[in-house]
Amino acid sequence: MRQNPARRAALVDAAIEVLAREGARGLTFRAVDSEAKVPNGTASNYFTNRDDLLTQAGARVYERWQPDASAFAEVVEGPRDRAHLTALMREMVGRLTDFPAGYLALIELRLEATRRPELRAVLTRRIRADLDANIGFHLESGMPGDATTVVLLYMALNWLILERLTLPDIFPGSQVDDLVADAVERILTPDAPVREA
Amino acid sequence: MRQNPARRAALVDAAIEVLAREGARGLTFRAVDSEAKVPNGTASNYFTNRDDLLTQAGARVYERWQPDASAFAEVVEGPRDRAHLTALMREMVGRLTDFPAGYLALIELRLEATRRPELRAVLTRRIRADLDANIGFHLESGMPGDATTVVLLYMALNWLILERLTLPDIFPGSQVDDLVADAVERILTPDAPVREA
DNA sequence: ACCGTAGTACTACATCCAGAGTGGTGTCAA
DNA sequence: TTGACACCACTCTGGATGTAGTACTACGGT
Repeated sequence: MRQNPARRAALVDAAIEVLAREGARGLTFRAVDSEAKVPNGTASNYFTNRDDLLTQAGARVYERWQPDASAFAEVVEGPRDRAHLTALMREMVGRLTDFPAGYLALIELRLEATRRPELRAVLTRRIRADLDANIGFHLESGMPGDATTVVLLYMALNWLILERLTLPDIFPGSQVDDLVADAVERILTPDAPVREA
Repeated sequence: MRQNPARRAALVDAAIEVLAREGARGLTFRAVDSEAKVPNGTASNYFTNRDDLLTQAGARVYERWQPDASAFAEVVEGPRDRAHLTALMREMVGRLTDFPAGYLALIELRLEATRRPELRAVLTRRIRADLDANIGFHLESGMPGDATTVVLLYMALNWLILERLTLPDIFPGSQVDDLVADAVERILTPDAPVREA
């Protein structure tokens, strides 16, 4: 088992690309080798089996999605109103969409999880934790909306991203910002402070 | 090219199962043969190539999702209020979820569409038409809500189904009906919403 | 400065398996 | 009898795996 961390990271990133491009079934050691531009047989030396590679790839996608400092500051410092929430959601949709290979790889992993209980357990824990963190942070920060708001936004916007990445012509790109605004506006309605008489 | 329609249909249905279970990459003629319990080489005689099989499988899923007569009558005859819309949406979510192989196969096809422009075109047309039909029918029938309502419900509920089918422990099954009700309640704004900039 | 060692990069091989396509034969019904 | 189909068998091909073996590099000890 080789240890070189730079090479290992390169292989994991390559695995994400392969997952997105070739599908879960196409994720072979050889394909990862080619993608990472290292000689055949290298990935075999770094990962004990496919499951190992799959779970590490999934974890890496989340790492690479961490908001950077400026985006994080915007959340903490911005006002607690609907318009700002819309802006945040747009930022999030943009951030996820801007790493399409990562998003598609995660969808592939979901489908693969259908067949591999262990992977399913790992993914479930990861995604549930992420969702709970979002809910917790949302409530704590005093943003408008309750836990249900966060869950419904999670559902709607995730599908929006999936739609954009797989069948981009269903919703034209120009419509995305409006859809996010609509989603926030409506899903927030019961708690919304606004509506003047 | 063999013509026997019963056999052809059996092969297409088998292809859906294979797609869901093994993924797009696992959809081989041989795998379809095994799934349909016919001798090796049979699928080769019925489909010219994989694309042929893929597109036919996609079309077949939609056929099998057509609401039956009783469900359709319920839509036409029921009242035009929020509670009834909730019931309809629950019925729809249940109907799609009850054919998990079909749903997962469509997701596989979406991912495969990423790689095959022709398949992408076919799927886009099909799904866009379906969505437009839903919108048209919704408006025509006098249901509460506008086109945006339909689109947002489409997004949120689709993700809900995907979540249930791939990582069922994220949302417990007992919560699904509540989530649908929440989605309808919030997305269906009672009054005309005020769009923010 | 020299050498030995450890870790890694790279190559090459032996093996294995699954899929494709197709030719040929058997079967049934019009 | 003929034609369409079911079934079986065979070959060819490609890709994947894992590992043995060699080469390279860095580093520590003397």
